[in-house]
Amino acid sequence: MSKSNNVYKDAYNRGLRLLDETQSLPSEPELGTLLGVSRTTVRTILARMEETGLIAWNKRSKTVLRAPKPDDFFPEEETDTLAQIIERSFMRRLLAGGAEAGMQINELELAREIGVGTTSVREFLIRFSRFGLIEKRRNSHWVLKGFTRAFALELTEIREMFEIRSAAAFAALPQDSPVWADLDRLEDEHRLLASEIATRFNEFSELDERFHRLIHRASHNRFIVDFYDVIAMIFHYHYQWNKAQERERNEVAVGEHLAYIAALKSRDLGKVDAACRKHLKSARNTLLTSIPEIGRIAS
Amino acid sequence: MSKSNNVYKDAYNRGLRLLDETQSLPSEPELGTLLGVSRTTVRTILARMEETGLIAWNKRSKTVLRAPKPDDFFPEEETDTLAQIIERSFMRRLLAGGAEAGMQINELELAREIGVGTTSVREFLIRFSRFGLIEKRRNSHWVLKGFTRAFALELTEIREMFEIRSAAAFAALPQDSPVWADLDRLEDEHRLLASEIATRFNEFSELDERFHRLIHRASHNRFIVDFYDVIAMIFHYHYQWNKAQERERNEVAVGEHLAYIAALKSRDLGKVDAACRKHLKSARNTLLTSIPEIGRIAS
DNA sequence: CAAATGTTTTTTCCCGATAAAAGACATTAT
DNA sequence: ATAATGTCTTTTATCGGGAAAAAACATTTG
Repeated sequence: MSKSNNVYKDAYNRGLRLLDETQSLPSEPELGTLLGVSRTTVRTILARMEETGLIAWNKRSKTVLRAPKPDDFFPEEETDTLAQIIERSFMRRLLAGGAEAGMQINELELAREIGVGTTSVREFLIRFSRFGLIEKRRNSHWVLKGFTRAFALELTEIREMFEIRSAAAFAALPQDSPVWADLDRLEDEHRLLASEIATRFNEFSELDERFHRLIHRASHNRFIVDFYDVIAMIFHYHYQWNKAQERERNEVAVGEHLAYIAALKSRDLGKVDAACRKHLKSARNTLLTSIPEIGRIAS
Repeated sequence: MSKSNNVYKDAYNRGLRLLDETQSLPSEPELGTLLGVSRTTVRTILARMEETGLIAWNKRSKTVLRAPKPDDFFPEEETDTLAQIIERSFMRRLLAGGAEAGMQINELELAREIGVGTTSVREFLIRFSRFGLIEKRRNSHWVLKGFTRAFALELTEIREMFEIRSAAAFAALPQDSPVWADLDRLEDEHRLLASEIATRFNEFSELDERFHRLIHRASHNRFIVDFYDVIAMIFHYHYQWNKAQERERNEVAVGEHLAYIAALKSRDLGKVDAACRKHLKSARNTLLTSIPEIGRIAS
């Protein structure tokens, strides 16, 4: 079997959406950049589009013959990367209870259960190890360190150090830096979301990530920027399993973001620091309350 | 070929050193913990020791017959992990000039050149990526980011944040914490090294790492502790290729460490902060001067 | 009967092979 | 002559297999 053609399938699906917009497709290299794949894959896509009667393809002319129907698309689950499949599977097991700290992780068993080769599982675990949730015993198994309160505290400690520093760097950026325009755009999106929070509260998570990444990027430090991957990953799954008071939480967070944005725009370092800390504190609390731990002291 | 028996060979060599000390070896499980390998490997080792007439082995009795000779040992290069071999090879290419930023890294070529399978190279690159020196293009090659001045500055920025915080946490540790004894021991080793610096200056690097790791551990934050791996790795190779004024540099550093240790023992946060910053500043300068970059402004 | 040894099973580590995807080179069209 | 298409080559992603090492189970020994 060796390799699934999910890159092709995913690009094909995205390619189908282009058909709605034009009567004829652009050149192969252009399509390649548009879809983020090589020409080889573009040609495979075009070949199938021709086969299913979506386009007439002759050299440079790629005329759209009909609009795509729902069943022209490949099923979503066939467009996932193996890495995504393994990650989801792994996180489900991790969060579906019974995943106590100290538990050992078995590559072979995981691979069999997910139905993939051991190599992919190994690679996943190596990549995943940087999240600080698992640890390798040399020549032996991995050990689960557990999604504990300690983990959340260690994670947020770093996050706070990094973000406070990034926010300060952000505020110190010159007026002509393009980030200010990005910030304006994000502010608009926040206002829009705030006004429709009742129905769109679940879109906050994605906006949240974009906002914080913008700030972290101002640090111009790859380690800080990269660390946001850890945060994003944890919060991503956190949002998935802890839906309690999601609307209220997000509403509060949007408000905090707007205050934070205003502080940044004021370029007053004191205000920035205060707004940033306030938001990070409530983000930390949200995360902490989602981790039930025996004998935990209320904060 | 599939898997080399370097674990066995390395443990065997270490096992040989035990023969000098006693007339009879302990039980198999005990040897296992001692050498950090499983009983299976212990038994393979014992079998060979018996074969080469080093011991007489009968069930529980493992009598030493003779002292090991130099050629009883396996050659050093056969005791390395594949990961170590790849790392060394990779770093050599990286530092042996001609490794400019933006250059692309070819898994297959690397594997062929080192004489290993692609899987091992892939796994190495994934693990190595956390050092911030390479980056993956999805479904494509890795890109070298280069050991640049910017890299060194980003690295040291984080190091300074983390270590200053760790040092403060260290100083705040209760008197009965075992770390104070560890610190005393390290202090003695520093004094000893200082007195024999003329001949033993090259032993500093190892002492340096132990000292800083002890401090970082006081943070009780896995991300801080783990980050020291990045620093250690960079400094390790840095020491290998930049021998200019090594003795002087190390002599200065030992002095700074002693002042730093004294500050920690005083438990005066102001002093700790000052000593820590002073040392980190000179460590940064040492690193920076080793990175020749065109158009660089003298600091 | 607890701890060691003896034996068997399972897992990790690593390679080679293969399809998907990318990339390079050759040819053609505007 | 530039940019596209057509074709061929190389590289990446992934699997299955096999030896090394670990771990589990069974038996013996003090």
